[in-house]
Amino acid sequence: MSYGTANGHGLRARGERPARVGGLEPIAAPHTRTDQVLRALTDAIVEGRLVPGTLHSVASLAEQLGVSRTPVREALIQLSRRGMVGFERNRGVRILETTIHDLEQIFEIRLWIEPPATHQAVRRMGAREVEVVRHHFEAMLAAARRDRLAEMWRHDRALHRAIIQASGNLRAAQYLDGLRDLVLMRGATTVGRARSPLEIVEDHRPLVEAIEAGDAAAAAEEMRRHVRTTADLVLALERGERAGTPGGTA
Amino acid sequence: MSYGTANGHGLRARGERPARVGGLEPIAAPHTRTDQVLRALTDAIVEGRLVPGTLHSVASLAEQLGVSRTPVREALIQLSRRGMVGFERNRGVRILETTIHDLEQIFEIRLWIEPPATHQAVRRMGAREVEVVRHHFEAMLAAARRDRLAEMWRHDRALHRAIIQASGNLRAAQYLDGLRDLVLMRGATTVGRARSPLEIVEDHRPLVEAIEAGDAAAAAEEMRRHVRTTADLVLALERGERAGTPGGTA
DNA sequence: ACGTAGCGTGTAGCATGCTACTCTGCTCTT
DNA sequence: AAGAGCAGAGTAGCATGCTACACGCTACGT
Repeated sequence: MSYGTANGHGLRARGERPARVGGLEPIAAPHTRTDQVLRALTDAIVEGRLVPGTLHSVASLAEQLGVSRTPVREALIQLSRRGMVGFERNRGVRILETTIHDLEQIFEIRLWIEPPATHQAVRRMGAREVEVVRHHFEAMLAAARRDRLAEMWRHDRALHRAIIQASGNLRAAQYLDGLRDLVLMRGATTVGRARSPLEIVEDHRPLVEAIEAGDAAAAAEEMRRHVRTTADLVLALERGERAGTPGGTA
Repeated sequence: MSYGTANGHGLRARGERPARVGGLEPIAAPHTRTDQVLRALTDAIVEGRLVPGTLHSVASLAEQLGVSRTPVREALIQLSRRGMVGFERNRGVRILETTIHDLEQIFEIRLWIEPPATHQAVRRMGAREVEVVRHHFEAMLAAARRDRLAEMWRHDRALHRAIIQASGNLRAAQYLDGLRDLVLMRGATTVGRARSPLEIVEDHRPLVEAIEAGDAAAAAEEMRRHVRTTADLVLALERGERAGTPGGTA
């Protein structure tokens, strides 16, 4: 049992070259096991399959994922950096709960970054980028109509990411992506129940239209309004729902 | 400096983990090997002892630090996330050079966040926080006069951090800290030579005075001006100096 | 002389061994 | 009966073993 013991669980073997012959593809994504585990764990946490507050061991997570402890630990370290999990020495890894205080800070940062980033993005966007934004908006709409919440959130994230990415600041886009994960981690399900999905989608419409019109100032303002609306909604909901929680710290 | 584990941010477990009995601190810093290595490597890179563009092996770094490969690799993964190093499969770990493009993005983000954060900070500041800002300003001045560059930069960072922290958004403060590392990694020495240290310090004066006056709007504007000035200075310098260097990001 | 195939060296990535520590629950003492 | 001591299980953290791959160098073929 040297190497292939736990390999049959869908994770790709180590150095697979896609070997494109005629084309000019440099190399496919060098997806390491750590990357795959990071993705799997992030999804599991965001989707609530790993419940906040619960304690797990690296070994058990590794077994469930069908890999050894090392890549799991390496992925968990990154999640720990992002504040999604916390190591407890000799005890395990705890899935952390995003506190109200965290949500406030996160939305504050989004309010600071996203409007000016949107302003710049609109000025730089070509027809192709605008088309991508519209596509995700329509996809959100379709998903909401069919009550496919997860799909809706996926396109929501993609839409926001497309806008920020168009600003040319990839670093900001990546950071905001992480922040959105933290919000979804706590807010996705509750928000989906409090407001109709269609209302959520429609809140994006003025933003998308301003972008299509090429009106940078208006788009920035609509982004500001949209983020603020979302923040108010999520925060009001969370504050109301967790009334009896020991929240003396926050 | 950049922080170590997940202990710094406001995320907290759901159950009453802190378990405070008397008035005693829960426990001192866990101080893992990985944290120490992270700190050592960060310092080495920022101070230029690990030269950008050079290739190293995890094993050699581990040997120099006197620890095994594991904590070194785990620390490097975090640095990789921050864009300071890059893994090259079966080749080694490359110390990445902060490209001009990176600097542009970083300063752009600082321009987006720091002015509004300053605005909010001024409104929340008490006499004590204002005093801290003034203290770091005076310390910067004294250090500049004695040509103690490293000390000056330390207080520069502390000053900025104190302001942002006063906004109440610790998460933003932490993120900006990381961004400043990346700038220092490339710009510290060059800037110190191009402009007189005193000029650098004096550029903070209107900001500090606006803060002391409690004028949030003016402080925000001065912060914006200051960051922009710094950005222009660093970028102009770097663009001029490194004309034919092979940039090596990603 | 020039291109190329093949080997050797060194590496990241992954798996696994090992240790000190924490927590739980039981037993023994008072 | 109640509390203290103790042992057993389980864990993160760290160290180390192992494998497939990338790259440089050499030697061979043309």
